[in-house]
Amino acid sequence: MGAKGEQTREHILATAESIILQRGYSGTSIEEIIGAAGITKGGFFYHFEGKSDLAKKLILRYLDNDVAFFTGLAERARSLTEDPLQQLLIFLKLMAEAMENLPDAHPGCLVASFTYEAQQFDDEVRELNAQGVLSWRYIFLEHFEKVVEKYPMKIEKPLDELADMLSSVIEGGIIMSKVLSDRNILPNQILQYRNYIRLVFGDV
Amino acid sequence: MGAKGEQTREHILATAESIILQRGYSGTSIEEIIGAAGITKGGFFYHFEGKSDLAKKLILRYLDNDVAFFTGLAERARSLTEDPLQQLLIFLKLMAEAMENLPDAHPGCLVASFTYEAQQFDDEVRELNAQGVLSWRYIFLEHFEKVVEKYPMKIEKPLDELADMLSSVIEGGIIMSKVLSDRNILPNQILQYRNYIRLVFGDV
DNA sequence: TAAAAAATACCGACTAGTTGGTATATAAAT
DNA sequence: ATTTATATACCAACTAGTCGGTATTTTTTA
Repeated sequence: MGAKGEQTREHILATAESIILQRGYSGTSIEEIIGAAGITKGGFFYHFEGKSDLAKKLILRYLDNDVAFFTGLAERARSLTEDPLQQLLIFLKLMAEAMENLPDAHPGCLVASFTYEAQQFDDEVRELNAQGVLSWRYIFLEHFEKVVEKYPMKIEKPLDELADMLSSVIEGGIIMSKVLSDRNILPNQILQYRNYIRLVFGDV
Repeated sequence: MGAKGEQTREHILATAESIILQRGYSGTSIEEIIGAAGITKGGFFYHFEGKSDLAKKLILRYLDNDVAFFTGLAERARSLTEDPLQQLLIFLKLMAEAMENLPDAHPGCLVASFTYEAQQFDDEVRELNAQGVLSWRYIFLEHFEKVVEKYPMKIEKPLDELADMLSSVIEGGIIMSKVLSDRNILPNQILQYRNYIRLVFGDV
């Protein structure tokens, strides 16, 4: 497989994701995707076995990018301080800033999109979706486990619930931002979560 | 209009909502809805002008039920104590319990579902969706405004962001619960939010 | 109060257009 | 010259919506 084909495939995936986040998976026809991507049906079916193969490759690509984004922020935070709590707070601040500096309002989360059409997908895609959410939990959990070694919690709370809350706030914040067409809501919600973390670990 | 027709219409709406929350709006055909509801095409088009009319009546019904649910909890909380902070904390506890006592995991939020297919709907439905989210903000904001009169905030934070955070946590918690098929996540997330409120208003 | 009229509630076959997918031809690259 | 990549033409299944007609209830009238 040459570089040309790989480029076309990536272009189709990016185009499809953007449309699907606005119209939903079932509401997006292959015709629409190829029209926007500037290719034809033959081209599409050369690169993808079918629509459900597209779905699978879309979610794989999305989760890869997402994990890369989170781990990138985490590395940056680790480079700035040695204190685990400060690392976590910087991590959250960087995330809020990244969401604030997006060219437009957040386009949406493919995991959430697929979840609200779950029955359209085969078990494999649904499983990938679940794995994605779990990977977020573990990425965030890692931070918390380092923090509690040094800082006692003001009110004892299960760490996985704290970790999941970041996913919740992000998913919910994206929806709020989209519904109200207000790009500030998502970054503000992340900063509210950051404030909660400060209070929980006594960084007042 | 007799009671018979009204009953059929409500039956169609309830059936349609349940299917749409699993398959999405575009992914749900009228054929599927009438099949599950036990009526025919003619019957459907007697009660609804078309699919987009169904969408409009679905979201109106959903928001009505939602506001009724929230105000019901708020009244119950007010009947139990006079203290505004305790009212808010009881309100949140009741909400977590209600989510915990659902027969199954939360079926999903129609506002979120429609948001991730926003371009399928006309301006009217999108506007209704936005109005719904704003009505949540104002319902929750009312509580906070009473609380701050009596309790100083530990860290000064805009009240509307605190109010929106409840919507965020609920929307995000629903998604997390659905993706992981774990009915406990949503109520736990609401209780985490409740904990944040306690810390913000110094109820440690 | 019983027949007549009218409004309400529902049915199922039909249509015009769309959908995902296939078959086959053609161009580019190695 | 063969693999890789893209284009065109087509199909069978499905979709939202229409239409003529029927059963049932409610209202009016004699």
